[in-house]
Amino acid sequence: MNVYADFQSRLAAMLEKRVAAGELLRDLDLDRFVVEPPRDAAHGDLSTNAAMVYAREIKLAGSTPRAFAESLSADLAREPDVLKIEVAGPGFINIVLKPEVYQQVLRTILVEGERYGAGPRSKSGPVNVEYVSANPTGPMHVGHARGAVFGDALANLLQFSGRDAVREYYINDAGAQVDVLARSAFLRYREALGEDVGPIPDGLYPGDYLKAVGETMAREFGPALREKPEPQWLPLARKRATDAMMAMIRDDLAALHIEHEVFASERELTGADGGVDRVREAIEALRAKGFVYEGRLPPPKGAPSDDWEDREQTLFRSTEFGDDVDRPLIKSDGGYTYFAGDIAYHKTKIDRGFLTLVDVWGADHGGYVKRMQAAVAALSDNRARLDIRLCQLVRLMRGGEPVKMSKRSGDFVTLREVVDEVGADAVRFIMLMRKNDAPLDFDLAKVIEQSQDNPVFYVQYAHARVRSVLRQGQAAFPDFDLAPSAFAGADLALLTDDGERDLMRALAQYPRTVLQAAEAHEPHRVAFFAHELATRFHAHWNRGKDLRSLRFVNENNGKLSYARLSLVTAVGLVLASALSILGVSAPEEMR
RNA sequence: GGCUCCGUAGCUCAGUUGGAUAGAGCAGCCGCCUUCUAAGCGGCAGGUCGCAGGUUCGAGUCCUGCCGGAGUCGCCA
Repeated sequence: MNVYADFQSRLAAMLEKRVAAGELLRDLDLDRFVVEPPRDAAHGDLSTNAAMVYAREIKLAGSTPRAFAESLSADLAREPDVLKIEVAGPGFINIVLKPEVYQQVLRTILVEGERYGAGPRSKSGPVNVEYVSANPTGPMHVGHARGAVFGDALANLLQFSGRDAVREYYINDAGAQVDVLARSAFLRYREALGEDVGPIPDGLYPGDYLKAVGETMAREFGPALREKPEPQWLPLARKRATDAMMAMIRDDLAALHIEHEVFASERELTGADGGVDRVREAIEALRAKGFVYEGRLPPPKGAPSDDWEDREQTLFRSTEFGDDVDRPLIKSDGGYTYFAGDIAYHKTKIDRGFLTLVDVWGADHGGYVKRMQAAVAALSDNRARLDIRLCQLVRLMRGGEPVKMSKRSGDFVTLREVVDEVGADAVRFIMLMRKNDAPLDFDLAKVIEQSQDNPVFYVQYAHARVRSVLRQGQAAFPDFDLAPSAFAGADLALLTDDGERDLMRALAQYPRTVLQAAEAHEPHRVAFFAHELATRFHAHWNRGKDLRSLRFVNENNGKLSYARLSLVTAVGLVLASALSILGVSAPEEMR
């Protein structure tokens, strides 16, 4: 039940009738107006700009927005659930609803439970959400966490809003750096065989996490590989090292409650190990459409680069789709560029039937957005839409001081360390409280603080407080059935206090918030909603300190207590629902 | 130099896809605990929404140009 969407369609019907009656132009775009909660509660429960957005059409029909608003209000006033209506300013229509509407909202929440606000199954088809996609060359560090949490919450949000969402991870296991990884693992293999390898040379990965790979290889091969030439052991070491790294990364992600359904290997797409060369197929598909050619690029402008070599190469005509220059697909050594592999990967998404694609990248990849969108447009003949969400950097702090992250390898802070220290809930919620394209300070000291400075705690506490109140209510009235569905018999008309109304208004906005957050691909809106609802709940709870009569549980008034406990239950259900979209737990108590 | 993102209270950030008098939290000041967990709540004060134009009934939001910051700029991923 979405009050705003409900009135939106009723108004649309009224406008259509006027069009049919010849009062307005024929092809009126009925999506242009909105019905929204006014910023100022004094303006009522609903507000619409319908009379103003069609000002031009209204003028043509010989009226004014204000007069048109008056006339629309007359129609709206006849709606059974409208209590009061008035035209304000240049033509806003403000609607005050009968209390029964909010009582109905409450009943809906109690019946639907955590499904309240969830969208009906969408007809827009499945969404593909690709996120994390970190190189399999070591453990995840905190920088990866933001995109990981963002992508995961976005997928949750899309699913809640009715889309099918598939979570994918693209494994960058084809480039030179995985060869470096393999050599690093081979060194650890020799070490595991008892050889003194000394300090790890520059250019190899020094992390201890490769020791286990070396030991596994020593057990598997014994000394057999040691004297072989590199071309013989490299593929073996690469396979074992990348497999081990992916297992480690999946473990790190699991600690954040993140699980992908599809892992796509770049190396597999290139056909390097004998499979079909999907990259070549993708390039040929683009060539067939006329978007691939052999040509030369102008040298980069600005800072002159020493190693610029003018040469003819295979180029994708991304400028056709708004990119600045065309982009190379084949490197000078004959291998595919990263971009070429990514094109092939995105082609598999399109081939699998996805027309809505979301990629979550670090902000340092911002320069690749246009070419990737160009490739998706070219591959799908403009049918697929690729939204790329860039996540800004995370600055790790402790008590206001930046945590030093030396470039010296092995000295970075791993994701696992942070999760072990502050917990998955804190990491997830903080990362989601900020818009993804704004930088974020993550303070290790603050996020475990139990105070209102810490939004994780604040929101979880609101939920715990709900549960506590319900326990108190049960203690005071042992006969009460506090199962959500049992509240059908509660007399909700008893909920007349401003604070209670305020809470119900907030609850009524949840479906709208979720819908908008899903459409905008902005899970942080759900986090802000949860925080806002928590604020209202804490505020109302506190009024019960001054005025005993406002407390949820009144020992000498069972009917009233029961009605209020139904409201408390609804608040708890919606908080739990929002938290579950964010992937954060809703605790029973905070101790 | 090109492109992308950002610029809102002293600080950290929201801002309902163009709506009404721009909102929270922190920090500051003033109040509220014989408690449904004060791990909280209320109040006061705080603003040329970077600057200048433009679009229209209406701009923090859209367009153009500047200023300032971050990222990025063929063969890294």
